[in-house]
Amino acid sequence: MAADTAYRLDDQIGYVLRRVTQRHLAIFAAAIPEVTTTQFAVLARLSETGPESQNQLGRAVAMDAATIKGVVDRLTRLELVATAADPTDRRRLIVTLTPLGNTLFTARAATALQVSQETLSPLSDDEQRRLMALLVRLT
Amino acid sequence: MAADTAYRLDDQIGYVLRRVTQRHLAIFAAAIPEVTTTQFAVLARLSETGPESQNQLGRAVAMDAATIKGVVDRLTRLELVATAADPTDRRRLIVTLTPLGNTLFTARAATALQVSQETLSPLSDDEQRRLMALLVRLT
DNA sequence: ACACACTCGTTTCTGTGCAAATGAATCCCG
DNA sequence: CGGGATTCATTTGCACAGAAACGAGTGTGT
Repeated sequence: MAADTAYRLDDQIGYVLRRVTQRHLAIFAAAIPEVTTTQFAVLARLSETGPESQNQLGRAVAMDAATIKGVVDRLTRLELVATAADPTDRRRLIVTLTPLGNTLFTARAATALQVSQETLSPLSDDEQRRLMALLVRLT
Repeated sequence: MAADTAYRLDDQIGYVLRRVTQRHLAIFAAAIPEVTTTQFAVLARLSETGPESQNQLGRAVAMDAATIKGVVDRLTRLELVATAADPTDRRRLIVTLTPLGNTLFTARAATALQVSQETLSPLSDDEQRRLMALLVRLT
């Protein structure tokens, strides 16, 4: 068959995405050992939007109900977030940033930006912008 | 503080990577329900290079020893690969594609290429090439 | 007022993914 | 040839990530 239709693993978008993600996770873990990327995303979102119900929060950070529950549980154990019942809707569990969580996020936000920068550092500023613009369209 | 240094989750490369990966995984799972992306990567590599020791194979698909073991275990259970002791090095476990595994990979390779295409479909051919070229440099 | 649909949170199951520790086997250097 | 350094596979522990099923609560239409 034609060589240009052969399946070459190294050329597949999924495989490349996985490897880039691995590198990014390693950079993040080295710079911010207190929490994972996923946990930090939750802290960031709570900081942006304020308290939210658990499921709402999950949708706001692209995690399904089962995943966000685990993340919130671990953040609760770390005392970075707290949960409380919603008085107006007894199904809802409101998730709030604790003072400790707020302090950690504030203290680490600049480092987190540097992590993003380091991940992108093999590219020029212009290339970084182009990459991000292309990637966002694949969302 | 300067607004251009604010931490916006949606602008972070790690978050965008995660969401693009989610979309890709969903497309793959719908098209090729028999195996996961990770498992398919192992089949592809074995098909490219022939039998390899478990750890060698892991390095060839960017999985650490613990991860490749789990993937090989599940592929073995599915009878898509088989393992055998290396006669020349008793530490080694040689992993081989079974006839069933080879048949599955051959039958699904074209579909897998379509999955990559569909993931990239929001972009023009030219943009797709540029994105891949940029991403590979972040590996 | 009542039934039905929907949402919310939870649990279980399967499958990655990495760190660290372990024991067995092999390699290499002096 | 002997012993320390490496490599190999395994195990354990933790952290996502989605699918499916569930009970409890809420909302809607008639």
